[in-house]
Amino acid sequence: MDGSKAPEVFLKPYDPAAQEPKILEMWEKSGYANPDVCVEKGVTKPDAESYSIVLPPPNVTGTLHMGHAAMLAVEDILIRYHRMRGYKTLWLPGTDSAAIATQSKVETDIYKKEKKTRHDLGREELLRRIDEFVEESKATIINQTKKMGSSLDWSRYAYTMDPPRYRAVMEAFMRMYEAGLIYRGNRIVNWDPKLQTTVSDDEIEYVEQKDPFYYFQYGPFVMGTVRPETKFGDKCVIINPADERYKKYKHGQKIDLEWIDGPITATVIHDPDQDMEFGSGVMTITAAHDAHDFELAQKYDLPVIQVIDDRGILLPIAGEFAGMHIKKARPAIVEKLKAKSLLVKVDENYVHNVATNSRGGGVIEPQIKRQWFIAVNKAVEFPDGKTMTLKERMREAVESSAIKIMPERFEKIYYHWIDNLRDWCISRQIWFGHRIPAWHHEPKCIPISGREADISKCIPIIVSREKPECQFCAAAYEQDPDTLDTWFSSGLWTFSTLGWPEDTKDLKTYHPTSVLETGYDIIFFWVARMILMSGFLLGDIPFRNVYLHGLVRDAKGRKMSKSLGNVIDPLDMVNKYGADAARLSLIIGAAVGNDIKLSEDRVRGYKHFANKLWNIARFVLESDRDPMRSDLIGSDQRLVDEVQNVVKSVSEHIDKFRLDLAADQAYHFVWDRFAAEIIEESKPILKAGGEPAASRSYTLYAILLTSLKLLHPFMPFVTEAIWQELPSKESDLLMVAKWPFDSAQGKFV
RNA sequence: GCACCCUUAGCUCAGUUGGUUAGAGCGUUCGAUUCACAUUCGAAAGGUCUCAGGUUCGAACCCUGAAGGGUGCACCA
Repeated sequence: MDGSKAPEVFLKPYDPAAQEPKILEMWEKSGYANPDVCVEKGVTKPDAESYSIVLPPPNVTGTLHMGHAAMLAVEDILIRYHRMRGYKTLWLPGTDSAAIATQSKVETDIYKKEKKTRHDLGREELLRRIDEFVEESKATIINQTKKMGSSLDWSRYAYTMDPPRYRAVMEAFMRMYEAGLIYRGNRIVNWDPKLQTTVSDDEIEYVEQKDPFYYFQYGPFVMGTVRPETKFGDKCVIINPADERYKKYKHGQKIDLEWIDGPITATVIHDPDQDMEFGSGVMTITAAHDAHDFELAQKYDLPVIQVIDDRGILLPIAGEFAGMHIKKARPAIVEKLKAKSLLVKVDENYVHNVATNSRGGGVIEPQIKRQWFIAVNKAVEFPDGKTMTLKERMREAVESSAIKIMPERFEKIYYHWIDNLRDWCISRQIWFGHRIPAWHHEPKCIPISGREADISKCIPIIVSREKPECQFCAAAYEQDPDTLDTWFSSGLWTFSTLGWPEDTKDLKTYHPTSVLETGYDIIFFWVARMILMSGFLLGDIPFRNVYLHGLVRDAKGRKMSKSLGNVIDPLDMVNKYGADAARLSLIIGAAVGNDIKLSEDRVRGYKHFANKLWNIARFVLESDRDPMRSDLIGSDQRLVDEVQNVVKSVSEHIDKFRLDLAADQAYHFVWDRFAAEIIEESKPILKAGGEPAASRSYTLYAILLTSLKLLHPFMPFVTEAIWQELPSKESDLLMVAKWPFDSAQGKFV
């Protein structure tokens, strides 16, 4: 008997605030989050299988919210479990530049303090200020991330705008351009007049809005519209050839009629897809400011006339209304048409969806613009030799089960999205971001003196990694002012963080990654784009499993928002109840893909559990025992077997990504079985002494050890804190202790 | 409009091949406590598993339909 008594620290309740910083420091010093260190120190075998997760990078200028905390908890559990299982385990951290969000934040701050706009500062100065801001604020999110107990390998930290990632983005653009996947086109795009930039289809959020629906006399027809201010250039009228009401009007027929600014000649177009049920069944075409109309204009080769400028101001075509903002112009135009007796009726309660920029921008105005696009329907050759379109590639990756999406129902949503996907507009008119490697020739050619100049040969635009020089004249090239959609660089994230385009050891070892864990709200933005990018650039999938977690809501199921005042700050919870409690509250009861309803009571409940474990340890360590003992009496052997079976079951739940069930089971075993029953029935046995007491005290110690390992992935701090107080242990840190069950082999270790 | 999901105790949710008496946490009520537990233990109350049909020896679970709630996508002149 070693007769040891429990260390004094156990005399007080578990105090996360005192323990957590010490534990964090020990973990950090150990370097075990870095798989190379684990191999060096003999914790992981050099030829071990690898397991990797790349952290979905939070906004570099943001702060940690509950969604992040849930994400960190899930990933850290998977990582710690696999590290203990002996995998070569990498969890790679990073932050995202969040182009539009960051730029608007800095612009707003500058305007508040200095009353200056980005145009007053100029591009270079604005970018300098943004970098400054990023430098200042990035420590916040990084420190908060660490406080959750995340065992990330910070030696591999990546930032979307750092030089290696910038280079990867340029390389990706060049390769896609050279393959003909990236092209420049003059097409209708989603224009945000507030942020002055284009926005991709996926960033659009439709908001229900009530607006008057006007019916106007248009020659012999009545046309309906919510947007009279766009109708100046409308000279084509669409009817369905099957529509009995308009049978006498032939396709191509010219009709003279009175319109907003006087007489015009309209052309009748027959289109079999025209909806006869909607409004009057008659529609005029506004090709420049409506995606559907633009398609029709292309189909029937109709003129496309811009009516509204980038700021929402009417152009000269609007006659007396030119120069007015569309908001003010609308009622004025309606008044004029009414005065001309062209207003037939108004439906005041028309409810429709208005496109807005979900990234905090304004109401979208479709505009025709020359932008860069990625062709999703063009067949190209992939690095693995297959020839197909990007759409087909994205579909195949999931259909072939190479990638598994959890919960499964999101696979259908994913396919549905692919089917409706149009070419992806990747250029943005903001300054902060990866600049497009395209170079524009100066507007005028400058002949080179003393040389026969053939300026007609000058190439107006060149796509190149380096700034090109004109072969034919002395004019310079200037870089395209646009930057890339932030999701372009995000799409490369699983491999740009591992050193691509270099053929690095990390890339070979850790790609494809094992799991991508993220919120279901960015499945299209991000998940699909990663599949697209690694498909084309590597000929491989970016990850094997997609684990989609739900949104964290308040106790009543409402979204957490500042305006509702129901935001629970994860750091508050960590300070009050400890990181372990915060983590458990986000895991237990949260099945894959389901929203998580969180209340402070839940967090408090799990703090009690941390304390429970603490006291179990105190009790077990206080009793005398023989650490070398190995032969147990029968009833005790059965207890050990029982724990083993719990370990097995918990392992299987984790393997199936049912972390909620795994955590719940471990929790109940430790509290209801170990503490409430096993320890209680041990008290008289220990008191009685003799052989049964010796066997039992060793048994309790063994169950404690296993319980600590079992709970470590879920509540790493308190388990590690107890581990540190153990009189003898197999490894200096619980973080790298051996997980007691090998589910691949199906046996206990 | 097309598709998907949800509806189980007062609240939040488990219940994954259809099988005794449907479970947990929180909350409520009552009791215990010289004990490893300031954060402990025991017990109780609380259910027409949304509704209506069907399959089955047997349904919370499978099928059909309905209602309510939610989500994605499209349309929106």
